[in-house]
Amino acid sequence: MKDVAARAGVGLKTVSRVVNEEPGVTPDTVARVQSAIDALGFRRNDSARLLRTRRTASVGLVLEDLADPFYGALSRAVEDVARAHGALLFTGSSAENPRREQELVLAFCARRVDGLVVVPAGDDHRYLTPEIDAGVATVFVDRPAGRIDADVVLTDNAGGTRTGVAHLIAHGHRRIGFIGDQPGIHTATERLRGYREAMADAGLPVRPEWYAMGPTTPERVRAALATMLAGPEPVTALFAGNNRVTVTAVRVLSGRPRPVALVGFDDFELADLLDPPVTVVAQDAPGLGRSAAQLLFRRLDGATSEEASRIELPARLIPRGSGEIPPAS
Amino acid sequence: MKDVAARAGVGLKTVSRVVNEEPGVTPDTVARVQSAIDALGFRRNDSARLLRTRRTASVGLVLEDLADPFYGALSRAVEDVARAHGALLFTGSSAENPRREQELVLAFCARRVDGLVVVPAGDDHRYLTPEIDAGVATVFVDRPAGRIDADVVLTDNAGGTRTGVAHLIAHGHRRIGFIGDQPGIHTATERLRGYREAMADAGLPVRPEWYAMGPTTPERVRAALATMLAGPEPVTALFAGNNRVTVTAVRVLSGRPRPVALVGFDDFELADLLDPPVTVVAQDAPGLGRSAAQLLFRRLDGATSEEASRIELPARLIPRGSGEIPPAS
DNA sequence: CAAGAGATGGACAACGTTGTCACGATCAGG
DNA sequence: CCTGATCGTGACAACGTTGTCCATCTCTTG
Repeated sequence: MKDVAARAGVGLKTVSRVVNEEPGVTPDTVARVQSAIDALGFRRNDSARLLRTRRTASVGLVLEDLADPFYGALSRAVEDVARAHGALLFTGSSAENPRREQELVLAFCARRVDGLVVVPAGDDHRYLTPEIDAGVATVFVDRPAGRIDADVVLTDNAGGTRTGVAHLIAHGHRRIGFIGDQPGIHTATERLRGYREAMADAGLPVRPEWYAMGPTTPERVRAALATMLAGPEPVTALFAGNNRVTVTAVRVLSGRPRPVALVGFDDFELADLLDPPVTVVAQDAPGLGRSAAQLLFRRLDGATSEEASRIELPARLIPRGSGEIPPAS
Repeated sequence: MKDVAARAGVGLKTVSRVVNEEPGVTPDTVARVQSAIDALGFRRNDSARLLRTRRTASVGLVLEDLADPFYGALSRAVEDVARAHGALLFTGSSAENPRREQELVLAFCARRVDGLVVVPAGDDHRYLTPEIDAGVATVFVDRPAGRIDADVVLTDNAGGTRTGVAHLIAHGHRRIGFIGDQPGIHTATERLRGYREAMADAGLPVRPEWYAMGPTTPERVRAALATMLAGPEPVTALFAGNNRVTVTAVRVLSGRPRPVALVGFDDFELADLLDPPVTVVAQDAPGLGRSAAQLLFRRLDGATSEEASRIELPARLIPRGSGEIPPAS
């Protein structure tokens, strides 16, 4: 910039004015500066600019895994909102590791991002208190923050599951299984709660061998499924607590003579092409990202409603076939 | 930092030394400074730091769409390599729009990223010359840069397609169709070339109604497929030039009485669960990202082999069933 | 005990911008 | 022709770090 000023024979500040399109510069001067800029291939250094203005026009996004389509869609939505506000996006994957989540968040804070969107991996976010106090707007998404009070955007996990299980009940099922993720994960326990509530609402019992929580590896899912199909009162339908469970369940069930109804939480591509097409309770991944980002920018734009808000997005049942199979009596 | 220095009763530079773990500070002083840091919740401002050191420890990634699983996997690989080198990642989606690509790239440059990984949307990247000259390491991935000489990491699109088509020929097919994306897209023309070469290698003719290039919307794919299945010499097999084509083809073909063999370029989740399971030529998305990022950091670490390198990764045939269907004579 | 070496700490400028303010020129009104 | 307002412009400090260089202090050694 100094060079540009020298070449155009003007002061530093005048170049700054031209670059920022501030008013109060003669068209003649603008032209002279502009041509100097072009000649030198000058590009404003935003790092320095933002050091001065104390706004970095960037937000940090921490999620579990960028390669997961669910988070990919969420990221894209956050990015779109950020772009609309002229901000750039830092992304990082925590790989479900609390320490990595914290490292990423603090690295973003050291870069002085204006705001953070975080899919929590850990369950204690008190380390964020000083940052939030220092003015870093923070919104949690998909799962609530741990041990601090903060903005959060969630899917209605319990409600969605209730809907899905009620759908099975409406199709005549009485013995329904549930396979979910590890109890430490908020979404997993919420879905289990929804399952229990739906069963209770219909006055149906839940036998302990009908539900299983734990790492959703194919082997464990397979084992859990075998257990609930084997007993004296085998289930006639299964609610799968997430994508991976659903897919494994499809594989296992397709090899069985007696059909078992299936509803899965979370939609996935080609679910309609499988045999039978898979009924799911779909989350709105872009909606989560969009809401979180919008909330973030509302905060940044000064909406200091001190209250932490909690937004819950509905999950939608998409009947496709597998959930409408009647009980094999 | 000033505050920390004051509170600890030491000089500014000493605090800096402690923060950067530079040697030459008494353990006693370190402790005093450290406790002042903790008390004040101080966090180093990397923007300022990097303004001084002229390295931002960040790289920019521009791709087509973060929500596309292929690019999601690629991003994740780039991120992992970046993390290993202590760098953070800016991401942006061009949405296949050259202007947006340029905006993103220049915004990243204004932030003074150390390097760029770009999946080109446009076909003219001369606008990048000043930046590259200014020292921004740049690697293109998935498609080559337009009108400039730069590092690039590609999939062997032609070779992969040749393999896939040859696979169909080996299973007895003589009349094979090809549906690809718009001719403006580099990968699309390369795949078409591979198709032609494989047919020529086997001494087979290619009739004009057997191949189609254009936007890969379901309607167009459906129409193209109808054409090549209708004529006096209908194809007995199809090579699908990308994911979307493959999926649409599965839908259309599953409704037909006479089986048509199918091989698709690019793998996708659940391909093995469809009926029949889909044979594909799989790209290595993480490999592309990893190679590109490694190349980038090799450049950054001073490996100034002036030559632009061109890395081509193989595509792998994964037989699953649909590609092994014999011709319905 | 003097002098040199090594350890430790701090003052100051610099990185590339922008905000503040003051300066000189121009202009309208009296 | 003077006054005061308005406009265009530039000098300078500041943002929060780090690199350079010098000062001091404490040993060790002859």
